[in-house]
Amino acid sequence: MPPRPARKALNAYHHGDLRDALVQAALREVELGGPEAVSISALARKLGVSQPAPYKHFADREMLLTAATAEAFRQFSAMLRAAIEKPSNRSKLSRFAQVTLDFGLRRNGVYRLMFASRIMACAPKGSELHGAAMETFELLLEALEAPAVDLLRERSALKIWAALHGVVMLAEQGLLTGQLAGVSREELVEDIVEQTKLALSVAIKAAGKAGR
Amino acid sequence: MPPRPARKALNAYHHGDLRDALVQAALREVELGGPEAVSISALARKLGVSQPAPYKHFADREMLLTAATAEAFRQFSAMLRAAIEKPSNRSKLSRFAQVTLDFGLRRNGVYRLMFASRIMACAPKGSELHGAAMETFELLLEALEAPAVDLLRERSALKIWAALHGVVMLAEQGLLTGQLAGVSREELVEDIVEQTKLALSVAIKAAGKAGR
DNA sequence: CGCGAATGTAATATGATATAACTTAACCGT
DNA sequence: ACGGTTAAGTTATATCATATTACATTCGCG
Repeated sequence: MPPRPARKALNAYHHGDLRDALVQAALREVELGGPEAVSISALARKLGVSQPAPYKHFADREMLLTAATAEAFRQFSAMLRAAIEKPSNRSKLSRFAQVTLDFGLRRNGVYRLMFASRIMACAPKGSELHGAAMETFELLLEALEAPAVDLLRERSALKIWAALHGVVMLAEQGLLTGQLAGVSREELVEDIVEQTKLALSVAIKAAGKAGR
Repeated sequence: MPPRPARKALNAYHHGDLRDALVQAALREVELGGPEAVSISALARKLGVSQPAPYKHFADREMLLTAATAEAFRQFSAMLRAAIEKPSNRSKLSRFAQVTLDFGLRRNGVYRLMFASRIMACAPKGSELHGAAMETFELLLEALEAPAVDLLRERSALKIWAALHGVVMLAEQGLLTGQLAGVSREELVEDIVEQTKLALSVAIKAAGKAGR
């Protein structure tokens, strides 16, 4: 039972599922030009409805972007889940990292919407959006495949997430190219993954000794 | 000999140094509301000039933001340089990291302008802006205090820069709070610094063995 | 001193956000 | 089936920001 029935287009007057169409169209725009590129008017034109029609579904531009961000998180989570669940000889963490890098660079506008815009920063803690982001974080914890030393695992997860995030942003800003002629972004990410695994295992051993 | 003479306000008609005033005012706005909050009209109003006056100094809004970004990099670099040059018992790298975290959180709008907006991504490689960013990177290399194994040093610098960047962004997005009740952002950053130093020294030893 | 360039203003075109008032049709109970 | 309620559109309009054009003022320099 879906919350919104996603009615079919029944006639020329009613669009049928304008709300969802707006979210999808907004994501397309974001993908090309980043969050700033989304214009309610332009979307309405492209979808063949009047300019104020979107306001029946979203109070303002920000609300539309919020919905688009939530959808983006769902798409991102789906890709991550697919990657860490499929069999492979590489580690789950490595696959998680490469998917993140790939998504962050190929769909950089969307990535920026999710991780570098005011939208998330303004999302209240219990909101749908915050929850969606947290689910992604859960996937990372899963990908870590670490024993259940919760605090250590979370700390490692944060460190690797931050590092991945930084690589994506810096790469997109052109602050990685030009340096490191011989080192690709992928290698850098692998390097980060290995470093994290090492640090985690060291920390776990230390915790084991301390607890013994 | 400054490039722009920074004339004094000579009368009511001419502002005197509108260009610089615009950059400073824009940075103030960015500091509060991020890059999106900059409005040419609003700045003109606040500075008491007509609305089109700014266009005598900047072709469009983006050019103003580009100039503001360059100024932001200069301010950031100045803070970093001050931090790594002053005597302290903490390592240069640690001080670099803490200044970055502090700047990134206190002046998050400005930080986003520098590292998470379309402005930098569009800056050509030889531009003033790209150069300013590279100067900041040079400071990081200096803060690393590593022996001159250039490739290793640069790789380490990139990793730590990425990680710092990620922590700042995630913290601001509210994706760090709530987790890790007992671990502050500062501790997390120290952790990253230590991890980087360790990895670097291990890599240097390995390189030494390989080269021998 | 006077002329050109720099820097400002006024007026205006374009396009976006958002709201108000009205219209169409879908849904639902009787 | 019928008719009212409401969701989802429409047209018209207010407000505001960007950007351009044409015009005005002052600076500075020969």
